[in-house]
Amino acid sequence: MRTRRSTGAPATPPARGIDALAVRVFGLVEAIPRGRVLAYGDLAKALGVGPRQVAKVMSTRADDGLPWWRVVRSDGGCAPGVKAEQERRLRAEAVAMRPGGRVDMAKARWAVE
DNA sequence: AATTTGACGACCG
DNA sequence: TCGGTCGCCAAAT
Repeated sequence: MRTRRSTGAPATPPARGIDALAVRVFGLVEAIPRGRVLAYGDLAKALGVGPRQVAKVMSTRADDGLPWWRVVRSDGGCAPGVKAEQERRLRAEAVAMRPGGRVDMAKARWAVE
């Protein structure tokens, strides 16, 4: 019985917000050309959500074939935790870098369609 | 139900 | 150029 509550809907639907948003975020991220980058804020603006929501989606990174390293902070900095790996991959794509290990956003930033 | 948190961003000194 | 503060917005405690 359990009263009405687990009648048909799976008890825990994390699918709401992040999940739906994730599809849109990943779609844009996959569209970023090699050698280019986008900021969390760029994606957020394009999707009409807060930059932190985009960051949260990226942190889950459920998609493997996703070029997550092409998403950096607006100041060209990389995310903590994957910073080393990200910088390595960006260099491998000849992304414009500035002294200090930060991406040169003025040159590498991609115009979202 | 209130508070804190977070792969962020814009401002300020 | 660098570091500290405030604002955002939804999810987690």
